[in-house]
Amino acid sequence: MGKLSRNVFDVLKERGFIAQTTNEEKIREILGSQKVTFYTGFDPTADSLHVGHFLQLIVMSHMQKAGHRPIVLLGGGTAMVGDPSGKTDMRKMLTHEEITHNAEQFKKQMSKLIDFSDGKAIMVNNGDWLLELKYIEFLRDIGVHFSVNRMLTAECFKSRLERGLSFIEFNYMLMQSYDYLKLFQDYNCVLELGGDDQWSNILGGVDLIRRVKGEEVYGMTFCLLTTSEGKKMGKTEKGAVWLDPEKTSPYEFYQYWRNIHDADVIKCLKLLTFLPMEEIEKLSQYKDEKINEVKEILAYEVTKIVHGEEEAQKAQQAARALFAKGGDFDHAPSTEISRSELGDGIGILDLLMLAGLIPSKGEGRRLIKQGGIYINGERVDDQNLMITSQDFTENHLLIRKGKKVYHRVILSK
RNA sequence: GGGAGAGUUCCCGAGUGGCCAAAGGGGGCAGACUGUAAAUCUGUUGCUUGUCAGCUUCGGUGGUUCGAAUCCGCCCUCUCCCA
Repeated sequence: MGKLSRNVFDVLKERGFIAQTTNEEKIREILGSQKVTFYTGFDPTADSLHVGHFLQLIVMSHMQKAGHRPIVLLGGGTAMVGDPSGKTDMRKMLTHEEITHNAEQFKKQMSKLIDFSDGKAIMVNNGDWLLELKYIEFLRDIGVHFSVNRMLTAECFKSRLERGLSFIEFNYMLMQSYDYLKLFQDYNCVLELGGDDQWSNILGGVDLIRRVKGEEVYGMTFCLLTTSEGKKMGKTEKGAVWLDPEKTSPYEFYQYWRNIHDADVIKCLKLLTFLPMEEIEKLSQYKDEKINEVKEILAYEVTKIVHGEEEAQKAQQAARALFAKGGDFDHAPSTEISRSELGDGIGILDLLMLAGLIPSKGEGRRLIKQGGIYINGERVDDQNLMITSQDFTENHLLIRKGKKVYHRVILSK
């Protein structure tokens, strides 16, 4: 375990995590002098965590290693409402069942980064207290402390005031603030962490506790993961990059980081890996073509944290095999096809569909017309091409789509 | 509660009875150039189909019409003004 002597605040700052703090000096002081219980909330609005959550988990991990106690707050209650912060559109409402299922998935993924054994970290669900709230009581006890005028001036509501904000979402801040109060009372939690879009909500909680309890607690936000172009990171054409291997395979996950823009590599190393700063410094000297080596390190490290060392190695070998020489193909994405399915042969378009490389045959025709499909390294120029067992070498066949998408087809008995 | 508007393909946004699978931009995909980068240029971007063509789409639903994204009724959602 880490020692309190090493101040995790400095580490976070050095690595570029911190966006805003309620009281920088004080936070630094307590993090260096005592065991602090802190919390971060996660609303289970999808059935897997994604890269944005991952950054928060890394922070929690840094904190835990430094000897502090994390509380993971699952937003089983707040997810019923929907956080308007940073969103331009109204949230879709989730059912109770969906939320419970999602929360289960979250738990599994989080335990990879946070040690929940022996009470070293706690997981709670705000549904446990929010769902049973009495409306009038809540208004009288909590609602009185909030000024609508002030809330309306909060940055996080600005865009929503133009586009529309329903009353239910407007209440989100009160609920999150109440969570903090509750955790302060029950666990002596004195620090709330979150993405920078949570700043207003965190302030709400800090203010509430001061008013109700007369005590000072703290809040700190972290920069959102964005690309050098200011776009949210962790999005692909297919949607978010998920931590669930069923939704984003370790190979795809690895490739996402392997293909990151030059300008973002060092930032990602600092934020998403635990590599020591000295080493990152060294890597930041790499320029031009050499920067590819840094990208490999980034992809490997991040994949290792999320999917484990073994999967990271497989992903790396697969990528190397496909893009360079060496490594083995065994771990590249693949589809199996049986001899009976293959029969006397299968049309190239059907094969592409089977492998999930195209969403429709029209798309496949277009790709072939434009020269974007290769079978075993040969460009395909006939959309009626039949693939037969002759095309398989040792029951394997390699399809390439565009420059980077590789897929193996394995012929089984 | 009263009044005025709006809902278009992944997103923004044009389209006000046939020439609309629907302009333009963004994004995506592919090609060229590269370093599995960026920028740039080119092509492409509903489904089925070798071509012709056919099919499904413009908030929902029911009409009018030879023919509707476009007109009419009802419903849903959102925005604005008044209370």
